[in-house]
Amino acid sequence: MTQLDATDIKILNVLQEEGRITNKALSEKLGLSTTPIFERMKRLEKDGVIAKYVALLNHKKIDRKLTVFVSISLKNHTRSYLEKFIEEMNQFKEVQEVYHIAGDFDYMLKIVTRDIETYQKFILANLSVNSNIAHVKSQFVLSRDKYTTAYKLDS
Amino acid sequence: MTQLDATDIKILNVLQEEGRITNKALSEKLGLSTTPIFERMKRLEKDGVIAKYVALLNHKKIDRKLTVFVSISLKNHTRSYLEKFIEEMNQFKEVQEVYHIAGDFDYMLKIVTRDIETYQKFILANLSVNSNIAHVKSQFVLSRDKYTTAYKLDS
DNA sequence: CCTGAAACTTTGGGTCA
DNA sequence: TGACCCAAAGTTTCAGG
Repeated sequence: MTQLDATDIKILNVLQEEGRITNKALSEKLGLSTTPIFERMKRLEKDGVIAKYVALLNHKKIDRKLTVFVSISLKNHTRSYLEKFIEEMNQFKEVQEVYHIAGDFDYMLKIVTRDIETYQKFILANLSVNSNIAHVKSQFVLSRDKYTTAYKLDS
Repeated sequence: MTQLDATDIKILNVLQEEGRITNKALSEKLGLSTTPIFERMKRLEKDGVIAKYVALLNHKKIDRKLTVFVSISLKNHTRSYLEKFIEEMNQFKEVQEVYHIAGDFDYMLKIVTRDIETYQKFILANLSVNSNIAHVKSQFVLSRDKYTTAYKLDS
């Protein structure tokens, strides 16, 4: 693992909140010239510490009003079946996140759709036909009260 | 709600995957000149369709190896108690997401920490002392098999 | 959509400890 | 040697026409 120094950490904390900040503005914020910031950013990208830059959209303004957490238990847990399940989930754009979890269920999915009808159609067309799924439990989101993608790092 | 046309949707789909793409590169990708792309991006930002731009980090490279989904039920559900709970959760940097959910539990939290010891300390210091929490159920993440922040939009 | 001045990015060379 | 600063060359931005 790359060792991160205090300046790296400051850069990462800023970029996690302002992903399109200019090198110049970031440099001024940290009291350095553009060169070291530029080189550090490139290094952090190259080393994979920064995985990617993205725009986060307001889901309400693009007609994606429903989020559901779906817990799933599988019948067959052999490796190839797990891999097959994951591969399948990766193809569905409605499934934004997939976690293998310890406990009663095997997987937890985060599914986002336009509304409840679209959600039901999606489940019927894509999960209900999967013969390896034993159990499905849907937890509907009433409101999202906190959301951040940032890991606040301290030096 | 702002009405989005096919070009807006293409712009949003690209920016959700390449948040730092230059206006010029984006314009070339969509076969338009920089001016209309520039104006549309500014409009989408101003209207709040684009909420923000962020850098996503590789959690394994910054020593955040444990993710836990925590389901919580509260004792008192009056509005002011719910608001107090949310306000409290918003102060914890380890709590990245908070969802009010329908069903057995009231809230689901996504908590990210360095490791299991740090997690336990966090729970003991911050949740166990909350006298309004009735029940806590932790679901530990073994692996994250899909993760995207993008809503793939179709025209 | 085109244009160009202003702003930003990127690189090479040089300084300091 | 490593981390930084400066300045010039190369790109991009963004307002006017």
